[in-house]
Formats: sequence, structure tokens, C-alpha cells
Amino acid sequence: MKFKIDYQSNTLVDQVEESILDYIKRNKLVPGDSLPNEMALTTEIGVSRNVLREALSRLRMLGIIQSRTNRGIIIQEPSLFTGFEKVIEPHLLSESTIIELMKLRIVLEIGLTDLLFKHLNDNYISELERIVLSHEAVNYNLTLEQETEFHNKLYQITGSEFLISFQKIIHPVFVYAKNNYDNYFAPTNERLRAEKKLITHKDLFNLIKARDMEGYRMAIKLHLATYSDFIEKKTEK
Amino acid sequence: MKFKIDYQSNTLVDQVEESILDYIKRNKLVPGDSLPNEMALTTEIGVSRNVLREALSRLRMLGIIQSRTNRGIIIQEPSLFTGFEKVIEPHLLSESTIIELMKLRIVLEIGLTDLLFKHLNDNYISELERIVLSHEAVNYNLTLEQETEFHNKLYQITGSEFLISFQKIIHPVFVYAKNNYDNYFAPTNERLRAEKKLITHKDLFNLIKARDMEGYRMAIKLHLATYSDFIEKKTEK
DNA sequence: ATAATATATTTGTACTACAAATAGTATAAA
DNA sequence: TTTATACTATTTGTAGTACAAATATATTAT
Repeated sequence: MKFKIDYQSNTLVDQVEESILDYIKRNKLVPGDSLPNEMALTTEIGVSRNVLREALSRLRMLGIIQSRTNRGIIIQEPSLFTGFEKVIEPHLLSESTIIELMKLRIVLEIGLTDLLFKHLNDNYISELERIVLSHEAVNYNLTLEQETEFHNKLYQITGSEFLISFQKIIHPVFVYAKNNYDNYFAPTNERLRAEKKLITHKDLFNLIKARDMEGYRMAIKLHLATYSDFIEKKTEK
Repeated sequence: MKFKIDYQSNTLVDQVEESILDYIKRNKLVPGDSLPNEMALTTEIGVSRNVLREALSRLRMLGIIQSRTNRGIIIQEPSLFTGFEKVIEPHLLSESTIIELMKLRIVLEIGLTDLLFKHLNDNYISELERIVLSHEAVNYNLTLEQETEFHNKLYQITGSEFLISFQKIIHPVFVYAKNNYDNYFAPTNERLRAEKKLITHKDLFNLIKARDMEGYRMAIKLHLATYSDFIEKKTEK
């Protein structure tokens, strides 16, 4: 099956990129299969090698293809998050995007409860305990690193590779948020503390240790109230 | 601040791409700011225009920059999922990747429960009812489209733009899974039916209508048992 | 002051050229 | 015959030149 061009697309490079992706899909190519070499592709598609290579360069970046001298172009399994990762630069993101990422994190972190308790074992519990105790020893207000260390461990326990990657990738956004929106976060924390509803990592840990899944689910929701409140305040306008 | 090159990277294009991304980050550029034009960049970085343009082409694809004749290169807010979307082609993905995506979907769909009930209103309920009734009228086994229609609506109700996009993007993987792994799914469904634990969309709907959040949470978990069982079977080996 | 025109700049595309890597082939040596 | 070595051809990676198309800016005309 040949290469088709959709002339709607913006530039030639866009068209060629789309055409090659389409070719891979229609021919159901799988990792290990190869694409025609650059010369063949230029004549086949009818563009300059320059344009072709820009399109190939994009696919190479995404990990869909791999090129090697005198071997040609080989399809490979892309890693799903490369593109996503490159794009997560907090300064480039609007507030609404950051809010959407917060929503996503809340959903994930509540949703991973089942997986967390499923994979939980005594080893993990003692690792969590170590983290909680070491932080408790220091201070009332946790540093960002401490905050992160605890939550990372939760993701790790789920054993889901994607959850772990995802968390790692969006982490800088939360660092940024902490630095930029703390004037929003602080009052919420004050209020929760006053109402005795502030859920600390220690509280979460105790529920985990007691294997109280439903209790944990309630608690993690409250623990993330800082973000929910922020979302609320920002979106009610 | 100038452009730095990490000579570790694979090709020159990789180095230039990294260098430009790094430049954007270090200088805290925001959407609307502009990059030096191509000529300036080539001399600054010390590569041919060809190589430079391959790197720029990648960033353009990700939506990080936008180029216009006689205006130069302008930073813009990328859409977070463009890269991810291009890479979701089921034939290119290994089974373990598909399993990871299933895990992610289960976590998301359980996790969105709170958001779902928060945004729930009578309108949504009647929309869901319409869907459920129309499907019930037809047959016992739902088509893929019907399956999708119901779940899409759940995502829509959450009002989270990212959840909706994410669901749309990974959907083809589940179509693919349905077609390829139905020999795994069918027995699970049979078993659940025999044990009277099969949760239909109607069951889910009734819980939603009754605003029984905790009941729903249990139920959606069971409803997704087809996937959990598949994951279990595949990973125990 | 406004409209029309001209000019300069910048990106988009094409083409040529050659270096570097490497798969495949031919040759030499055991 | 087998193995090691050298050679050849192919293919990607990089550089450079050229020009068309778009458009911002400057200039001129009304």
C-alpha cells in the first residue's frame, strides 16, 4: 500500500509525517518491520529529502522509528511518554492546564488506592514507616522533597510502571505550583488544621498499616484538599 | 543566556533539540516570547540549517513553537497530549504496554468516582438513562460502540478536559484488546454471570441515579473485572 | 492622514555534495 | 572448507546553496 497525502495539513512536512504514520497503520507494521529507505521515500512521496527527513526526525523523536546507516529505517515500539515529558515545562503551561493536571493527579491518587492495598506487604509498610518517622523527626511543615518522597513511595507500591512514570513527569508542575500558589494553599491548610481535618502522612500511614482501605480512601481525598480547594477557588470565577 | 550542547546525545539533531529546550527552560521563556531566527540559531549553535530545522520541526510538532514567515519563531503553549496521541497505535505496542494502559484505565475510572458524583446533575442522569435504555432494548451483549458510549459519558460528566482526552486517545487500544483478547475476556464474563456478580451499565446507572457513591465505587471495580482478570492472568506467568 | 507600493526579511522547499557507518561481497590465509 | 581480512556498495548524517512564498516594515503617492 502506497503513501497518501492529505493536502489539508499545514506544511509539507506535516503532510509527510501524517502520510508515513498512516502508512504504518494501514499496513499494520510492527516493531522490527522496516520502511523504504530515504531515497525511495522521497521519490515515492514526491518531496525533497529535506522535508522527508524533518518528518522522519519527528517520528524518530517519538521512538516510532529508528534509523541506522546502511540498514534503513526500522519500526520500533515507542515509549508512550517521551512526547508528554518534553512538553511538561511549567512556564509554558497556562493556569488552566495546571489545574487540569491537578485534577488528573487527584483522580489518580484516589484511584490507585485499590492497587496500593493489593500490592501492599510488610516490606512496603516498613519502608513507609521509615519515611514517615524520618520526616516527623524534623519539623511540622514538610519540605517539598519530603512531600514527594512519601507520595512517590505510594506510586511505587502500586507496581504500575506507567503510574510511576506519570507521577515523575508531572512532578515539576507541582513543584512550580507549590512555589507560585502557596498563598492559595496556606489558608486551606490553616483551615483544615483548625478544623482538625488536616491529614498528615502519618495519618495516611496508620490507615495503610491497619489495612483500612476505605479509611485510607477518605483520608487521601482530604489530604489532597489543598489542590481541590485551589481548583475550586480558581474555577468558580 | 546562550545555547549549550550536550555531546552525549546521539545525533546532532538530538543535541540541538535538547539545547533549544534547555534554552527555553533556563531563560524561562513563556508563550508569546520569541526565539532567535533560523539564521541566528545556526550561527549561534554552529550547525547547518538542515540540522537546526529538524530539531525545530520536532518542537513544532509538539506545539512548543510556531514559525511564521518573516516573523520568526514564537513560543506557544503546547497541547499536552499531541505526542502521546501519535504514539498510540495498538500494533506498535507490546502486550505489556497494553496491560499498563489497562491498569491506568482502571485506576482512572475508579478514581474519577468522586469527580463524577460531584458534577452529577439531573440532566446527566437522564442522558445516562437514555443511553442505558437504548442499549438494553437491543441485546444482551453490548457492541463496542455501546460500551464506549456509556463510558465516554462518565468521563464527560467529570468535566475534566484531560480525562476526556485521555480516554479518547487510549480508546483504540481497548478496541484492539477486545478484538484480540476476547478469548480471555469471555470466560471472565461467563464466570461473573454465573456468580451473579456481573455488573451491567444498568446496574451502574441505578447506583448513580440513587447517588450511591460508595456502592458505585464497588460496582465500577467489578465492572472492570474483565480487565483486572486479564492483567492477573497475564502477569502471574 | 491614509492608501498603495516597494523593499527587506524570514521561513518553506529543493537540490547537490560528501563524510561516516555498515552490510554484503570478494579475496587471502589457515 | 573455513576463517579472517580487505574491499565495495549502500544508506544515513551533516553541510551548503538557491530560490519561492509570505509578510513586516519602509517608502511613496493620493
